[in-house]
Amino acid sequence: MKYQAPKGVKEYLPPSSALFERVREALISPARMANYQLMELAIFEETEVFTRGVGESTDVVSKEMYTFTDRAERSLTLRPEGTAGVMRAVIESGLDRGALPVKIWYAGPFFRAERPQAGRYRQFYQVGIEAIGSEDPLLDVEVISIAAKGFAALGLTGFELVINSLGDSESRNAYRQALTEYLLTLSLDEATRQRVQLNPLRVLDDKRPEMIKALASAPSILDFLNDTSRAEFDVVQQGLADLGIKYTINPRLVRGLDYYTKTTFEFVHPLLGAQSGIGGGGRYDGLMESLGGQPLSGIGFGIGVDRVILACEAEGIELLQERELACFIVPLGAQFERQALKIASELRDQKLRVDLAFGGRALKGAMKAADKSGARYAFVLGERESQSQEVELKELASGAVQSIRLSDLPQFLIRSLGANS
RNA sequence: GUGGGCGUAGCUCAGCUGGUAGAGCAUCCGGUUGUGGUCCGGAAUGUCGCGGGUUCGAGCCCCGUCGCUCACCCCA
Repeated sequence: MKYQAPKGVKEYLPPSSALFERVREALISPARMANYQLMELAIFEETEVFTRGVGESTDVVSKEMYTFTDRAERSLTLRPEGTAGVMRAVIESGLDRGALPVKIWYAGPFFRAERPQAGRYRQFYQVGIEAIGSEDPLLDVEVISIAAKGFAALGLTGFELVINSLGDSESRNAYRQALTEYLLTLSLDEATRQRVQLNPLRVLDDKRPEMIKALASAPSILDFLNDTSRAEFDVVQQGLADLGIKYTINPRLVRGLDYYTKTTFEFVHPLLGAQSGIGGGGRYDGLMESLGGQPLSGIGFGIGVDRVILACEAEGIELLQERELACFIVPLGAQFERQALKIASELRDQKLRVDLAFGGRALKGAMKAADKSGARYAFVLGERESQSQEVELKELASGAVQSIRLSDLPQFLIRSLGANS
């Protein structure tokens, strides 16, 4: 085999591509219902959109970006996440000068140059939403609920929601100081020591057992929230309770991107293995401003389509519904193929899913193909049918045959299949 | 970037202590008149990941390399 997809690129081919479509659609639908509108965005951006937006100190920016130079020596980067690009587009288009909040959804591929493993790919797919220009904590609740609805629509039951608040800048600064002081009392490896300098909150994200142990008695962000931040976090919690959304609070949930403030959240699925986060997000206060826009707050999430698919598989959810082919036409020899294709074309115009045997196959082989196609009905088209304009329509599952005029065929198929083609 | 496991037909895999490559499934053709699923017969498909070494002889052993995969790190 000479060529293969680049390392870490997950592709979806038939038949599982149908599953991909379904999952993505299920995740998008709740956002549409809540009046979020599509942005079909650039897949690469000026590198600065990410270095300034996502933050230089993050792993994503410091070592995971696909960055290249174009012919005019501009530095461009394949988008590693969605929020920064949405902000750039909102600012560029002036959408933030209209009605607020601006509610956006997007979906598509993202790229990070990481070592691939189960559930982690170099090209991966996300569905995301952003609500920009309102500080209302109930908007946080809406955003979280939309993610939860998507999972539920797929029949997922095993996912868990974890939330936290990083507080406003005042709360966060106070906490950062206390945390830094605490961390400096520990004996840390070099990498962690650097992280303390860059962004001490991210040390909390460390999943190594010895670090988790060492962090057990670290100060909690929740003790540093000022009155405003605390009140807002309470509203979020009450709002989730109102909607019947279960959650747990994890004061260590900080997430890896620098722009998060106040509410952060993550959906995890315990059946998934090492990469168990199926979606996550949070509020960001300074992001728009840092990209040259107005100081507007926003909140959003990104859901990993690939991981949701894995979660569905782990829960044994059967998403591959049979796409029933209405009819399969078997032309008797090459000379009837043209007619068969014409009939198929007309049936397809009636929104009927139809296929036929190509290549002048022998009757037996063509009937086998009909069988394999999973079509509900099949019929042979040869000299007799062509003359009489009447075919022997066979229901493949039962073997039952009935004569039907070609002119009556569309109506018959529509009636017997309903609208499920 | 670091570590573990694995690379044999399109797919899933077998291949005994090294003797010169197989099964099942899938594909295609056929089992005499224009109807599939079961059954029967037949056909096609491999540089055994690649390169080197040891040996009379390597799919099996050794070294290197590439790829896949899982995990660390981090995240969707």
